[in-house]
Amino acid sequence: MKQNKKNCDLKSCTMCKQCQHDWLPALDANRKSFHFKKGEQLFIEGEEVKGMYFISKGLVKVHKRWSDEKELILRIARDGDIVGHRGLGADTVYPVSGTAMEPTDVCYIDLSFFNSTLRTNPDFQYNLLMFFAAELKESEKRMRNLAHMNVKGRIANALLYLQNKFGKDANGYINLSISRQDLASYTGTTYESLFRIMNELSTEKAINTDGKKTQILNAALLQEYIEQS
Amino acid sequence: MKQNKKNCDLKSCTMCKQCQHDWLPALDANRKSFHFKKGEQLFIEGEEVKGMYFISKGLVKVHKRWSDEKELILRIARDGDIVGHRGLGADTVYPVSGTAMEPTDVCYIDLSFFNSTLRTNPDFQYNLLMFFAAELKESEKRMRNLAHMNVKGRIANALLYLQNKFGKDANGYINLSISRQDLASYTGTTYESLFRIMNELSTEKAINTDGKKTQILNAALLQEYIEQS
DNA sequence: CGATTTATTGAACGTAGTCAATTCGGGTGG
DNA sequence: CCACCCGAATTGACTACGTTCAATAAATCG
Repeated sequence: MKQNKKNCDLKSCTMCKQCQHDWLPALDANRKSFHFKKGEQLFIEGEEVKGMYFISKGLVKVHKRWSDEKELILRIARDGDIVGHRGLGADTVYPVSGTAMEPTDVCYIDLSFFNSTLRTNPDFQYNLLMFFAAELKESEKRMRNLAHMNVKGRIANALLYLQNKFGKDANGYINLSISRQDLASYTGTTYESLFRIMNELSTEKAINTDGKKTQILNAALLQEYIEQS
Repeated sequence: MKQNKKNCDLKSCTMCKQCQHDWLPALDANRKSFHFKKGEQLFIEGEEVKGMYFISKGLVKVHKRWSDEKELILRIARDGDIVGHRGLGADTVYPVSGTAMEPTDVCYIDLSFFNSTLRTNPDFQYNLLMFFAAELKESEKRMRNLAHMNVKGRIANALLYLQNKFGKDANGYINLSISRQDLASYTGTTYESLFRIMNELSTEKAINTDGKKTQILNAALLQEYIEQS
């Protein structure tokens, strides 16, 4: 990671821009601007909590380890999202890691200043509270799905969720470039299982202009998989 | 459920008692006192959010349905805990249900008043925020465990967690009376699987003074199961 | 062009879920 | 007090899903 001169814009943060703007200058004075290359880690599970990150531009996966080779991706954050907030609370170590999936620019706010800013801006605190409430709901829904849906259903579900969250590009593809390995980690399954099921799900394939093959998902099958699970 | 005359005590709420006490009278004026019998539901998944519950005395499971016969227990709340807070946020329906596992007395606060009290007491809002942060951490840890641990490990884990949370009584038993069905739902497995594994885990059995049999868990095995998974 | 990683497929294995049968224990009513 | 009944406990057998391992093919990179 490297600190750069480029000014990140806190107003692009979904949570900040709904707040009274008279506090932003103070926040602005305390921010640092960082750039992370693809694959670099913003914060690491088990390390001391240092601060919060507001993503100006990029993509960050938040993941949690299990044993040496397994992990679960908890969330995929992008422009305007906040990450590192799981470091809040009594515990002073990050319970999760954050890794850039693309080159990513962030605003960084020191934890102690972040904490004090909560007190001075109840609006922001309220927004953050609502954000946590939404995250908790989502987390518990996924937890139930992990417990009771089969892999087909979880994959179908994840694809629809990601399509809904990231939208579609001009070609109708999901506006998110993610490796199969990451998609497997996101749905809580193995690379091989994901591979096989993705094949079942794509009844047709397209050849892109660059010569690469793209799988085209069958919407009806997606629905079917969810219902069967 | 029935509203009773008995005064519930908001100061017994873990979150309230850390706050400035000058707002408590206002909160106090807006509370209602309810009693729920074992098995009665405080709130139901899918229903309109009405308010928050502070448990004065009792035990409440928070659970989420999957299909008609399956559910996942997300949390077991007791004296001093708050439930119904998952109703906060943009969505106006409860994403989960709350059911009394024992006769339970609660303080009930109307949602609209609860929301306004957040604004007037930043301390309380801050405590609630930290509470949500802790819940989210816990939820995500369990999510990862559901994804990667096997059933043995999850059960062993859950038993240790519950022992840690509810403590042990004079006989060394976990201070929580929970049905096997509920324990299965809590660990995300079936009644039968839980049964078999609990048998494996208890290398000896005790006959209580009342003639009932009690399973005595083998601590070493618990540890082993967690490590193997 | 060789080397090394990533994709693809097959086969086997084990875990845990499902179904069904039986037993047990504790009421309840005759 | 006994016969009956019901739900919970207990156990066995079977099955299926998904992981794991291994082998091959394809692609990427220096």
